[in-house]
Amino acid sequence: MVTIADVAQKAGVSISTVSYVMSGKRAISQETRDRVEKAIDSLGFSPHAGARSLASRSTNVIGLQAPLRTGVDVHVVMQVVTGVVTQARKHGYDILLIASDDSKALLRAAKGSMVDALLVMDVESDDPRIETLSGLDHPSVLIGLPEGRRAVPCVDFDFEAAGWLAVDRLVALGHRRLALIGSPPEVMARHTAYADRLARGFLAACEANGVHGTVHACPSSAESIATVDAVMMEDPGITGFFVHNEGALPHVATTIAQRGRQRGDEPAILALCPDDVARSVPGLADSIAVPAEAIGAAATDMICEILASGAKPAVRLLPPALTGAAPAAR
Amino acid sequence: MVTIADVAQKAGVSISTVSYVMSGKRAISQETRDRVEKAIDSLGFSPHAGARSLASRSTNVIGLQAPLRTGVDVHVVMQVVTGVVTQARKHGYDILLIASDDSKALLRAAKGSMVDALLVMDVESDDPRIETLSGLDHPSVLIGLPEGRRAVPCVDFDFEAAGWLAVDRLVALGHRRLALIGSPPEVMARHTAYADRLARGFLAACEANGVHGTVHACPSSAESIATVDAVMMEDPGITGFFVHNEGALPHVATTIAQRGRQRGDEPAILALCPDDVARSVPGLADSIAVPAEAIGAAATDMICEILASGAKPAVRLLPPALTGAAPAAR
DNA sequence: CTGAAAGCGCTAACAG
DNA sequence: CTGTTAGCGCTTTCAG
Repeated sequence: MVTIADVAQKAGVSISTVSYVMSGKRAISQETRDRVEKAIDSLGFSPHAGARSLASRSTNVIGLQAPLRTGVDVHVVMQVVTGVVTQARKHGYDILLIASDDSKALLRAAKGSMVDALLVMDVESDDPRIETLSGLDHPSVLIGLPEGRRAVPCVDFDFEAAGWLAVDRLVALGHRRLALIGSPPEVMARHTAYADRLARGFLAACEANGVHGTVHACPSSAESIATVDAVMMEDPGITGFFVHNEGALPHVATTIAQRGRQRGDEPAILALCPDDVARSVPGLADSIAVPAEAIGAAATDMICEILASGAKPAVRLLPPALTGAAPAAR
Repeated sequence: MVTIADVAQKAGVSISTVSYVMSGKRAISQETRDRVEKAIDSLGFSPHAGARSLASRSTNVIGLQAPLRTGVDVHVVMQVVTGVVTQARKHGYDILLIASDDSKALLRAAKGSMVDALLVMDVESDDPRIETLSGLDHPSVLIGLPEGRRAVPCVDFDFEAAGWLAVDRLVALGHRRLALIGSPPEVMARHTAYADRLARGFLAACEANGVHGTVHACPSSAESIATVDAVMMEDPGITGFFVHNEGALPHVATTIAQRGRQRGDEPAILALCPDDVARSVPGLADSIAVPAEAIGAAATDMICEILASGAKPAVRLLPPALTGAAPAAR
């Protein structure tokens, strides 16, 4: 292994000079800088991360607790993670993946000085990890927006506003009875924050618009078909559908279109999902995009800012927007 | 921050004793062990990862290079990653996520002593990273099976055998003209190792069985419908379909069934995908499971074994098996 | 503008 | 069975 001492020797300078060349924390004459840099890459030197973190008391690693179980919207999770990792590298940070979804795993990473900060996904409305996080001296950011006291900064998509936007859109298209086909029952039951907020926005907007609206949990498998059938049977007047369930989307879209054809009306389907997912479903007129990668990037920016400048905790919600989905083939 | 010295003082022992209590690397009397352990958790001590890695020259971290872009089979990637992370924790390792898919990112992690070993996913048949890896003094395992010299140990699903199994099954069901509806064109073009091997096994098995077989790239979006239509138009005699494309699966299954109904025969669809994905598609009779999580776990076991005992590089392929998919709802 | 040297917190000889 | 101590490779005062 090549160490900073090797570099110093080769460049004919002291160890500290090499260190300062790398960190830029003090002025170095162009001449020595050149010599040191040449030595560094002729030797292929890269500083030992552990030694660095021991001496500097910072790791340049961010811990990311991501829900890797299937059942959640896989594409969304992937894209958020991608956003996080990509943006983190831009800020000079690496990502330690934390898979178990409990407080203990967070504590382990923080107290073992494995990370400088924590990013936590898949937050529930009343999440026990929030207390853990606020007791830590590592900064953290939630990807999600829980209820209650804002002890920890949050970044998320504005699901509540998305509910409003969807209703406004469906109403503008002339629909007066709407249904939100939402997350799987497990997700609803856990009161995952986004599901709660979406439903709240949707229902409030229905009321404000004076239209009828109902919210339905929906399995993300093929069983979703039965759910939609049941909804359409029970209230045949429903013609406006707002679907927030990635796994069910293709089945649901097909079913709704088919049933609509059978009874001779033209139901509208508005989906809430990443753009590329929407594009892959045939027959979707338009959708509201979940900017998953942007969410990950924004959360990362926030935590890096806190790390860099001790910025104040805050809440940041990315606004929803309608997207005309490209016409699916055929 | 609480250090090992604090623990030693509180327990009335030397710091090396504390260290040895934690590592178990030398005999400790029950009495002192108890005292030390009590001190450790009354103080809430956890050793500083960086200090540890500096002194011990090992990080207890494994770098995982995963393809986070969408387009690959998202569920499969997720499950492999889950398998890796979960199994790694069992062996006492954490996972550093490496998102950029080049050699440079691998070098950075290895040469910066951020990881003890590397796990690399999404391997191409002739992958430049292999040379990088074999030049490193960190051990590594590929999740995937490239062609050629086996310079680096590999773990993968036996896609070639899966090709054979699928053909045998479809032939046993009485089909004589088969089509493999495979990965998206980009994946095929890149010669992603698994796509190549699956096609090879499929075609060889067709020949051995004396049946007709063709291989088709297929977009994973709704455009897949057009692909299937084209295949069925061109050769109306094809009744056996083997589908290896998670994104396209629901559309393809629907289309094939529908076209079959139109022309009055009963095409068979055999899917190659994770079990839960198969179960979520209505009308799939049976499938071959891609044991994604097991692959991740197996790769992790292998790298940990190499790390622990300097075991020899090897190739390990998980065998395919038919699964009767649970009857989808409705 | 540059060097010398004191740690950072831990592991692993070495010495009893 | 336990303690002492010399580093591990780097950052950062302190001193020129």
